[in-house]
Amino acid sequence: MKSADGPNVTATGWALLGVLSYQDELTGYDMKKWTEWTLRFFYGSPAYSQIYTELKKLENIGLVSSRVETDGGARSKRLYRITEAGLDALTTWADQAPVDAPQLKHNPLLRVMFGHLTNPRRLKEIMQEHVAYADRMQREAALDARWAEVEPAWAYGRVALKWAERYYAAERELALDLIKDLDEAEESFAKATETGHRTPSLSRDYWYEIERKVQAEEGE
Amino acid sequence: MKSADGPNVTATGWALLGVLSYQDELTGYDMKKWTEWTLRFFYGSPAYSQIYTELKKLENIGLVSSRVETDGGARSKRLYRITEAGLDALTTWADQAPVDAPQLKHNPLLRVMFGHLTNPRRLKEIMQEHVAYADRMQREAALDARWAEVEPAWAYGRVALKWAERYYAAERELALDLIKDLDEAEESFAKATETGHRTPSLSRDYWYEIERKVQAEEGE
DNA sequence: CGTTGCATGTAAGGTGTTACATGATTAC
DNA sequence: GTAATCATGTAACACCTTACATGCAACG
Repeated sequence: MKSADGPNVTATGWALLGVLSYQDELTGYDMKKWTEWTLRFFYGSPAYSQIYTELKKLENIGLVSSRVETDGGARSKRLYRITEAGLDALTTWADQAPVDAPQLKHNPLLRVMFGHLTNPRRLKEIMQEHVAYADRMQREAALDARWAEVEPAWAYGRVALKWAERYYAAERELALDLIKDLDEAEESFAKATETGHRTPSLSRDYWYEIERKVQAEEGE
Repeated sequence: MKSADGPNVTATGWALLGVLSYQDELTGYDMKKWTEWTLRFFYGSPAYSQIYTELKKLENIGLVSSRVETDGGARSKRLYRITEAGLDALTTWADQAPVDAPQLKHNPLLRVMFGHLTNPRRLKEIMQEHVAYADRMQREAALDARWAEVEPAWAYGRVALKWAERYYAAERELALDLIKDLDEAEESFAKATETGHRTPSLSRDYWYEIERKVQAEEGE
């Protein structure tokens, strides 16, 4: 089973192998830096502790090898290198692994979803904070995309970083559009509650009825 | 400490409380359905098992209460209701919880990042698949946004779903732009490797040097 | 009368985080 | 000399998922 499915490696594991595929010896510390310059924009940057654990696991299954360098002085570090088996597995993964759907956990949007529990001013504040975040990320991605241009062999990294740059620009615009929609929502919600129109039952039956209606319309 | 920080509730916990804040009795099963109609687009939908576990936890700390209904026949279900303490905690959260940055795990982009390990055709295939995914999500979010219009009190949910609709539209465009960039990247990368230009060292020193350069330029 | 939907839960495991602990080296 | 960076690791735990187990009800 193992050779057919490929070894059991996590996404983070593949990412680390990917870094090492640029053929060099690197410490866990270096790889953390690398993820902070690149992956962080679209995949997050794993904690040091996870990187070290992951590297050990990869070494156990033979996808990487390591040696300890005692750098003249007393400070020692462990340098990792991808093995042939590692490069094989990685190439197979890059080519054949199924495309997993992106996973998103968007806290600001969660707050909007439950906007009826706070006041519109606060909600806009939350979204403004998100706009600032998107701004910052866009600038940082742009900066990193620029240094990726220095080296032709980093072409794919540059493409990913340019995507990130645009992604955060879009995130910003989306947030601004949402802020505009908020006024309307407030009005609609206020009217709904003030006119004695009870907060609607979220009961199963009620939902299903609406769903049926919408799908019937859809069917036309 | 507890009353100052608010009870220890996970994001999923708050989401469930949020659902119940619409004041009704709901089963865990119902709440799962609800998350699939809404949260799934920007926060994912938790597994049944997690919902049931979470509800038990919420009941233990007194934020929800439950009763078992033996529906005439033998089939029994547990109906949950938010308590006053729950509504208090939830309102405080909605108002005062810090805005967490969105978390993204974008598998297709990870694949692009390591595009040098596969061929450009396959990479485009992967991105096309992602375009199809974004299309599907957009359509589904649009549909759900429409049924949210039926009920004025769902105004905030509608805003969130409209955001999702636009988000997946943007995701699609971003992917198409990326596919265009891929040709250029391929060329650049091919040239870099074929002209004997060795895959660059990713060594610490090399990176840092470039970073310094870029930041120096930036400083101007 | 069989499939789909309703409804709940346990067990096990994986993935990841934070906090803690340690100590050398480099830059200002 | 002191702050930041380099460098590695352990322990604890939070969160979440899959797989499994169960059984009634409704629809065709």
